[in-house]
Amino acid sequence: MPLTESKPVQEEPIIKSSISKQIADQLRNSIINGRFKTGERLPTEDELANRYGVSRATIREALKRLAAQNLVRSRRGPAGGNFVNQPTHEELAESLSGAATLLVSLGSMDIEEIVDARRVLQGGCLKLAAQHAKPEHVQKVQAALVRQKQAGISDEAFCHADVAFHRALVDAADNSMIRFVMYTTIEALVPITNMVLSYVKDRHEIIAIHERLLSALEQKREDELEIALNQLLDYLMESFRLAQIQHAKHQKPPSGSN
Amino acid sequence: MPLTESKPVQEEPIIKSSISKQIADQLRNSIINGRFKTGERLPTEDELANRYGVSRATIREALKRLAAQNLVRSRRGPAGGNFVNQPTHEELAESLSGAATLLVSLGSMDIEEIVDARRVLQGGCLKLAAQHAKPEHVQKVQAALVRQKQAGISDEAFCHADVAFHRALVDAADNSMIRFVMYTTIEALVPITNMVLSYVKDRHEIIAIHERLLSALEQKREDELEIALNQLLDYLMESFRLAQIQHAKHQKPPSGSN
DNA sequence: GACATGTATTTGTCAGACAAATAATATCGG
DNA sequence: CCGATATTATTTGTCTGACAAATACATGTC
Repeated sequence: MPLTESKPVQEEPIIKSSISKQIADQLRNSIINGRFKTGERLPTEDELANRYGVSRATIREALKRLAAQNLVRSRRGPAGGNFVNQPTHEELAESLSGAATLLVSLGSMDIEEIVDARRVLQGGCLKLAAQHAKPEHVQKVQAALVRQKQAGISDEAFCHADVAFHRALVDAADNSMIRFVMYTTIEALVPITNMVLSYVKDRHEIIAIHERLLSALEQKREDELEIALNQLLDYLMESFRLAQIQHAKHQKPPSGSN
Repeated sequence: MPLTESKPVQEEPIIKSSISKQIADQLRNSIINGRFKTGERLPTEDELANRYGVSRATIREALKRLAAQNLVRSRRGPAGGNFVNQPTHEELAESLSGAATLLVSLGSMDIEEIVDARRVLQGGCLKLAAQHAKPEHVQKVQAALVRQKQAGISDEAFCHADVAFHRALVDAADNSMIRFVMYTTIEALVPITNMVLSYVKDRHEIIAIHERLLSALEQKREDELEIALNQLLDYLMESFRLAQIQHAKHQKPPSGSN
C-alpha cells in the first residue's frame, strides 16, 4: 500500500465501469485465486470501505453482486460478517437453471433445439449411468418414479417428481460436471413438460416410459436406455405440438409469440 | 395503492431474508414473467424507492443483484435508467463458465470428472456436428486451427485459439442449447490446458489431433471424430499428470496464469 | 451454577446530499 | 434559417452519517 494516497499520480486506466463493479470483480478474483478461502470471513464492510477508499454503500453494492452469485453470505452480529460461500451443487444448479429458464422464457431458445440437445447429451449421460450407477442411485430413481405414480397428485407435484426423476437419472452417471450441465437442460424443459401436462392430461405414457428407463438402468442396458429416452422425447415433442394447438384455440391468436 | 399505509394490518409473513433481496426477486420475476419486457426501461430508482416504500440504497442493492446476473443494465443521464437486458448467448455462456471455473477452482470438481464429462457430452455433440455442419461452420473451425498453428504465438494466444477451436466445433452442431451447455465444459478445461501448455511445451500433438478432428468433420465421419476426441482427451489427461508432477517439484506456480 | 440482562459488534436500512454523465433545449453567430 | 456551442434537466453513481436489528459475549443476580 502506498503511503501517499491523496494524489495517485499513476494514471488511472480510464475504466468505464462503476467502482462497485470493479470491486466486486476484484473480490471475486480474490476468492477464486484462494486469497479468501471458502468459509472464511472477509473484512467488515467498514474495513473494506477504508481499504478501498470508498464508502460503505459502494462496498455493499459490490458485496450484493457477489451475493447474487452465491459467492458470499452475510450474517449480522458480532460473529457475523460476509463469508465466502462454497456454493453447493444445488445452489449452482439453481442459478444455472435460472439462466436456462430465462433463456427459454425469453424465447431465445427453440423447443426443438432443447429436445435435440437433450437427446444427444442425455443419451451420452445415460450411457455413463449404465456403467457407473450404484444401487443407491437406482434407488433414488425408483423413489422418484414411485412419487410420480401416486394417484391424485397435482400437476405441479407430478412435474416436481418428474424433475426429481430425471435428476436422479443424471446423478446415476456419478459425475459432478455432468450433473452441473444436465440439470440445466432438465430445467429448461420444465415449462414444456408443464404445458404438456396441463393440456394433454395423460400421464400414463410418461410413466410407462419412465418405467422402461428404470428397468433398463437396473439391467444396465445402454441400448434400451437410449431407445426409451428417444421415445420419451418424441412423445414430449408430439404432445407439445398438440398442446400448442389447443393453447392457440383457447387463447387469443398468438400475438406475442416473439 | 391503498390509501391507508400507516398500519398494514395484514400480518407481514415473517420473512427472514433482507428487503433488498426480496425486491430483487420480485423484480426478477416481473422480468421473467414479461411484466417488464426486454429492452424496456424500468422506473427510476427514486420511483421504485417510493413504490416499494424503501430507500434508494435498498433499491440499488436489489438492482445490483440483478445486474450481477446480467438481467439489467444501467445508464446515466436523462435518457438513462435501468434497462431490462436481453442477455446474449455470450453473456449467458460467460456467467455459466464463470460458475464452472469457480467450481473447478474451489476443487469441488475433479479433473477426471471434467474430462469424462467432456468425452461423453462432446462425443454426442460431435455426432450432431457431423450431421449438421455447414460450410461456414467448418470454415470457422479451420480458421481457429490456422491461428493455433501460427509459429511463435504465446501460450496465452495459443490457449485462446484452442478455446476458439473447440467453440467452433460446438457451433458446428448448430444448436443453441448445446452451445450454451458445452461452452461451459470447454471453459472448465481451460485452466488445465493452460497448465499443460506451460509445463509440457509440446503443441505438436494437440495440433495434430485438431487437424484430425477438422478433417473428420469435413468428411462427416462420426467415428473418426470420436476417436480423435478421445485421443485428445487422453493426451490432455496424461500431460496433466506429468504437469502435476513437475508442478509439485518446482512448487512455485506462475502466479498470474489466470 | 443457571438464567436473565446488558453491551459491543456487525450487517441492514434510511435520509439527504453532491458528482458525473448525458440527452434535450436554449443561445448565439453566421 | 442553420449550425455549433452553452445551458439545463434528469438520472445513475458515490459519499456521509445516522439509526435499527440481530446476535455473540460478558456481566450480574439469585
